[in-house]
Amino acid sequence: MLTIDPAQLPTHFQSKEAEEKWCRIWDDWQIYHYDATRPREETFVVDTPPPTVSGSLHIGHVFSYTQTDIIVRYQRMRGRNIFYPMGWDDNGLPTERRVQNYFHVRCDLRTPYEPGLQLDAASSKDLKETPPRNVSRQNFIELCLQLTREDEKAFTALWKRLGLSVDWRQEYSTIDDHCRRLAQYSFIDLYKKGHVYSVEAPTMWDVDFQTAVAQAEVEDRELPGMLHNVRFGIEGSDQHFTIATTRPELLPACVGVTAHPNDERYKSLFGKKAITPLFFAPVPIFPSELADPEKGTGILMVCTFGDANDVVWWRQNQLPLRQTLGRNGRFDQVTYGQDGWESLKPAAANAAYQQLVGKTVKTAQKLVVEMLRDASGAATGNEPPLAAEPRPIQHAVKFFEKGDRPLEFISTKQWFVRLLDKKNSLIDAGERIAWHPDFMRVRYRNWTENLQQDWCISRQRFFGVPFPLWYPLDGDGKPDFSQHLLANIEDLPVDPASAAPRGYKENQRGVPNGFVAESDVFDTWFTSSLTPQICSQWQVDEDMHSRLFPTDLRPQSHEIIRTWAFYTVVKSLLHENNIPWLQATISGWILDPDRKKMSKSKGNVMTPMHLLDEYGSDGVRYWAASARLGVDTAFDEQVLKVGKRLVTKLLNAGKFVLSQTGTPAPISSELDIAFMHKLREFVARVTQLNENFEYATGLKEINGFFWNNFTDSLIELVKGRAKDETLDARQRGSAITALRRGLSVFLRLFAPVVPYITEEVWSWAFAEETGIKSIHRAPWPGDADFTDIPGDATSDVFDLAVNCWAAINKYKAQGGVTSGRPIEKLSLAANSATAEKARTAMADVMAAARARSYTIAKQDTMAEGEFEVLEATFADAQ
RNA sequence: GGGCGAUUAGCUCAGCUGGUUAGAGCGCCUGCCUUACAAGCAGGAGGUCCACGGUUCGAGUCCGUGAUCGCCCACCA
Repeated sequence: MLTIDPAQLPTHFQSKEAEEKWCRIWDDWQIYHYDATRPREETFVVDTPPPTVSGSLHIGHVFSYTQTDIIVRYQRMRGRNIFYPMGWDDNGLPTERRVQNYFHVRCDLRTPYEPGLQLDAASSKDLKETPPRNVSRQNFIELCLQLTREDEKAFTALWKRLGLSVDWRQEYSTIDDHCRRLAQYSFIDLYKKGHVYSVEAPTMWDVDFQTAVAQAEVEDRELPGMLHNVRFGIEGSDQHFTIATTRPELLPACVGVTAHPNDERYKSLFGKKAITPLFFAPVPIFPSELADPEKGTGILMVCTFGDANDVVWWRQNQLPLRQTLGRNGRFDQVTYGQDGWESLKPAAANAAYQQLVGKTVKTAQKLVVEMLRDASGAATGNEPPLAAEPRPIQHAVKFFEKGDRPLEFISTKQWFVRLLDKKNSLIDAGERIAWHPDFMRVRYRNWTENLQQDWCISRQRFFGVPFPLWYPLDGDGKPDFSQHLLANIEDLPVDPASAAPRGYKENQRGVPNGFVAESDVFDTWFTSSLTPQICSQWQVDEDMHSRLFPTDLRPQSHEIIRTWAFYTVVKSLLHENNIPWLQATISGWILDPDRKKMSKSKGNVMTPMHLLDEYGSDGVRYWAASARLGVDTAFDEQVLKVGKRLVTKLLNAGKFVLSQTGTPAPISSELDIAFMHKLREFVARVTQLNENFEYATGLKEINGFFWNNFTDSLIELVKGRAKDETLDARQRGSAITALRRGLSVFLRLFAPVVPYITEEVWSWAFAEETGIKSIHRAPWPGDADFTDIPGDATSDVFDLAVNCWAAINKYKAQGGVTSGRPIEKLSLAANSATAEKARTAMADVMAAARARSYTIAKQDTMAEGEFEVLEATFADAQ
């Protein structure tokens, strides 16, 4: 047996040094490596979320990734072969912007690729005084990799220090060749299966980023607006009616007017034509169930396009497209009087419209309102079309979640994945996944049930994964968008901007009867929804894929159930007719102490570094482990303190137990036996909690049991016996074994949460004794730790001993006597059954209480298990 | 307007299928340098479980209604 000399050990755990040391050793020992030779049943696969590589990690990342790591470490100790990869999401707008600024470049599809291009960070002088350098998309991607690699190093260092037990050989980034290849393969596969289509259609459009956005990227913002009542004329009459609108600037794009079919006020108008003010366009008045008589004036104008309802009306009534708003959010040149732009007074209409050309929505609105104040714009009669002063209202407006101006519906050519016909199978797939906590499945289901649009996967950005696609040009050099020249799978990843489709030469690019590249890139979710396929080497190594897919666990946060989780289910269903993971664990958010979500815009985010320095990784992990899955938790530094104290306690308990020099013997004392049975039962309960992902409850219980029953009770009660050289070797040896066995069990119970201190203490003796050099490869405690424990599993002698000792402590405390003061004579009382049961442990209790002699009066009126001190004669303190 | 979650001690949170007197940690109060640990030990105070109804022998727990907070969705004239 190995014993340690406590004098050789520091009084406090030097967490920073220990973290550095163990990180290095764990790497050397390769204890987190996945073993590809072991069978699927023994494997536990994690579909790790790839964090966005821009800026720095914050405390919320630490929180959720630690929770996953605790689950993983538990599974590893249960003997599972862990596949735990790490990815980096460096695909998308944040990276694009950073690369542009950092290197002072712009991605330009016409610029030829420069092999081996290396650029340095731009100086601030360059940024101000010189125009950005144009680089090809290939080069842009290389620069992106170059820049993000630096960040990834910093992220990796933090993850390692935090103790994430990731297999760092399984690393990927969403812009690397492998991911781009798979994303493009995914598109081709979906294309061949008929799940994607392209169409020219009104799409939600961000006028600043100048790209289409998907439903999932849209958020509502409550904004003040103005409600305008505007008089419209009626064709062939001098009557008018008044519509209400918040978007008068879209008046030139008005193509119809509608009201509810049962609305008596307007029934007579249906079938007639309305005349718009200012532009004098005759437009049909039709009934629609979608019109709400309670809102505004009950009758409204239909424009191309003010909102999603306009799109519906436009389609249903086959109205003309009057696209006044350009892709840049400014009014385009149009001419009234031409086909599709009918006007009773084209000259007046054009004069009015001319004022709007090139203006933004905001400016145009002011101008239109001014024009509406003038009676000359009236469609009929001679009152100003503006029927009343605009009224301020609050209303929700759709925004791109990263955008600054409201979304517009603009008709553009986009690619979609057809989803609306697959709602039922998508809902069904969600039901086959075990969600933790379970109510998160409802969020998935609600989103899927309420899906309104197919998935728009094309983005009009330069940087991202390009569509592996070209279009042929006709004899006039015009692209035929109905013909799709797909890349060959062997050629992936491909950049159609720099490579030619098979059967064509590069010099046919852009010339008649040649080809033109699709310039769009994929929505970033199109790539990240493939993480299970990316990690499992789908389409690269089918044997590996079959061993790793579906994954066992998908950890993520709840706000991206509708995006990442949903789209991942979509991909797995459409590609492999399977669910992507068996279980999903949804972590909550970290809220600031005022219970507000931490976010960059609020400026209340916390970075983890100083916390790691102050409380150690173990302390920070303890805090993260204290929160249950799915529960938003207010940040509380107190819990970090508790974690740090646990680390110290483990250090000291380890020191004490492992420095006892007595020779271990089989556990034979009744107190020790009873403790071991209690511990065995406890381990079974905690194991069950961990199986259900209830690690937080488990930790709380482990902590309580360790503190109350082990350090404050067992150690104190057997301490005297363990040190007493005059005792029978069996009794003393039993104490030594109980202490060491208990310590070993607790170290392993704590190991998933506090990997550093447990490894440290484990290394002092148990590593060599067991031949298991890292605790993180040691078996999770279980019946095997107790097979040699004899005796009665139902004995409560341990609890009785604790009660008795507590009664003595209480007596001392109430008498104002220090608990360490020796007692010469102690007179106790208990009922006879209790006294008899506790008999075998009384020597230990008296040693702990420092009582030299005792008597116990049988009082059968007392409750079972209780002790009372009748009298104590204190010895003179020495 | 619909859905999901939350509301328990000063603070952060547990309380599973209803069952003695509602728990933990932190904080607070009182003792104590006691031979692993003062980053500790012993003892203690502190709660109309959001409100009102209901079911039940019994409700923090189940059912209604309402309030407050958070998130998701819908509405956007």
